[in-house]
Amino acid sequence: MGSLRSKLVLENRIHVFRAIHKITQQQLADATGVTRATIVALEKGNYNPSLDLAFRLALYFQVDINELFIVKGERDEHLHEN
Amino acid sequence: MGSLRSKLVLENRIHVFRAIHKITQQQLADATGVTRATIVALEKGNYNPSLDLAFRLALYFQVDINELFIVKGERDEHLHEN
DNA sequence: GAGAAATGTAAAGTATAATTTACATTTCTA
DNA sequence: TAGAAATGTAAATTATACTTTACATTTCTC
Repeated sequence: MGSLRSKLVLENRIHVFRAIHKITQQQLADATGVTRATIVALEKGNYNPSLDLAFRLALYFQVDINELFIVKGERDEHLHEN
Repeated sequence: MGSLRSKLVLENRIHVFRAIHKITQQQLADATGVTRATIVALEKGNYNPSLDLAFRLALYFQVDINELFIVKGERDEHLHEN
């Protein structure tokens, strides 16, 4: 444990900021150049966007990327700790 | 222009921090759970890692993700500005 | 409460990040 | 300067982010 070799648990506050900005999923999708399905998947969590998209979302909301995406910890694999 | 709909131009300082830490590509790859080919590609630039990997690299070097990856601007597409 | 707008879900397809392998070139060290 | 370690490149494969489409459900607004 404590290694950075496996995926992190990432949380995001896209839903929160979208509520603050009072825009729809579709509007956010259009503004950041993705489809609504991508926004839905992101808000549902547990998925790992490209760095590029993460920055575009942060730029859109005019927040630091660390405010939008938060590292919650490592996903402990428990098993097969090679 | 000025839209966030297309990919950003991202620069990274992985090579710099790897030099500071005096580790090899292979060691960085092992520490962050990717292959050396991925590190090579990243250092060569022009490629867009997952947010997860970007955070793992930043955590490894103990720097903010914004110190490791810098948004240089938008990739102006010029053509077909739909 | 009816219609519309917004959101949730899901499956199949496309684009590309990341892997694997192999070998060639450069840089370190004895 | 010979051998080893580190780096560069490239091609084929695998994993997964992201798209596209379609439809179902929920939440607004008249």
